[in-house]
Amino acid sequence: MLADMAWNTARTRQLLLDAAIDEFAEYGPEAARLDRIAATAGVNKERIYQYFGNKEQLFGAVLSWSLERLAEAVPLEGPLAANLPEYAGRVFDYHREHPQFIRLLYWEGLHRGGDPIAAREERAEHYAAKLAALAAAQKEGAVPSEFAPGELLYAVIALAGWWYATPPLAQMIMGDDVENARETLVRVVAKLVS
Amino acid sequence: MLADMAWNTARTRQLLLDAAIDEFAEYGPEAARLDRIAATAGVNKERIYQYFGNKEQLFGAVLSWSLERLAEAVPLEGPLAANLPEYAGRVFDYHREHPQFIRLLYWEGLHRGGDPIAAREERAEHYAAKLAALAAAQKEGAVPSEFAPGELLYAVIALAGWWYATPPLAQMIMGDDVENARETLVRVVAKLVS
DNA sequence: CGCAAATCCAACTCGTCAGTTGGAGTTTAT
DNA sequence: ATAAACTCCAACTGACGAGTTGGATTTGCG
Repeated sequence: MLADMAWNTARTRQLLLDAAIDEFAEYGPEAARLDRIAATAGVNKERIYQYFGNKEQLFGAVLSWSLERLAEAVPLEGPLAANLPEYAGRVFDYHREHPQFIRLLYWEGLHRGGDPIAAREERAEHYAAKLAALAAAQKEGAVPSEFAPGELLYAVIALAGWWYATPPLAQMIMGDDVENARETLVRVVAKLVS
Repeated sequence: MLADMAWNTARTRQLLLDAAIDEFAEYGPEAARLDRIAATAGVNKERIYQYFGNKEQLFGAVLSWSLERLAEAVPLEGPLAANLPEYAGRVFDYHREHPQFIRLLYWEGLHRGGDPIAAREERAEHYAAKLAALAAAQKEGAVPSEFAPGELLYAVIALAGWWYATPPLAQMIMGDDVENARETLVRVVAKLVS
């Protein structure tokens, strides 16, 4: 034990949240086990209920925290919006480095029920900002106006995430070369804004 | 009761399978309830174990049956391959009419564990056939060769399915107009093969 | 100090659900 | 027509996991 030097409730809370992110991303809201989360965090299960309420609320906290992170992870502002293919590539890279977040996004999409949407406001803001940046880039002529900003963003997100959503099928079609998948993604988006 | 005229085990089996498809598509492999499946089918729960073994095997049967259906649902042969945008639209329509199947596909993708892939062989064949059809269309010059067949199919499947995978996010970006989503999909794919 | 408030945790409760069982009804074959 | 084999189902069992509790330990404050 050796003196954990005073209580550190914020740290304990964060340990639980981090463990919960991995657990929920891996197993989904139903198969996630609170005992396992507590064990991973090195904390007693009962702490979860003190800090987060119950399993569903913990999942809600995980979603809010993670999906907001995901939305703000790869910026798309000002000059960056002019290079949409590279943006798509960076989104893909982010998923590769942090596969938890895209998986949580899909879990949320599949798991209809309970809360309507987690962190609706914040996420809506992030996406609205991206859409605005794209619209501005189009106004400047840096990006063609053939597709509306929402249509472009939709395509980029769908294409960048799919590889991690259904790995078996994706690899059945594309092979298992991740680098190649990334390059393809960039080329496809480049075609859309050509 | 009125004479169910002899046993009809095939029918009972099919009732269970149909109910299981809906249940698993809706709730996923973990939250699906065998009691509910049996009740929906109007059959005793014990039948599931006679016909399918256990929950995991039932899920496997549901996946094999459904995903093979999904793969063969929208044909892409011969002359059809020349019109890839319309193919994408038909895939989208299929998902709209039978949302169970795309959801099962995503459940399978997220639920790593247990069996590697359900109905690997059959599905691989279906996709190989689609890829071959695309390659042929390219050889004839009906489809440009800028992207490899696998790259095109990847893009189409990802774009057509995403709307149903994460409805909240998709609608956050695109609005909730399904017809518009379909049109956009067709236009995007058209751009890819232009 | 010393006392109240907050933090921690081992062990418990309790509902739910996958999987089982025993027996009753149904069919087919001889 | 009767026995063997198959189909059905209500009720049971046992495990697992979400949520709780009671008490031990720590901290902060007068």
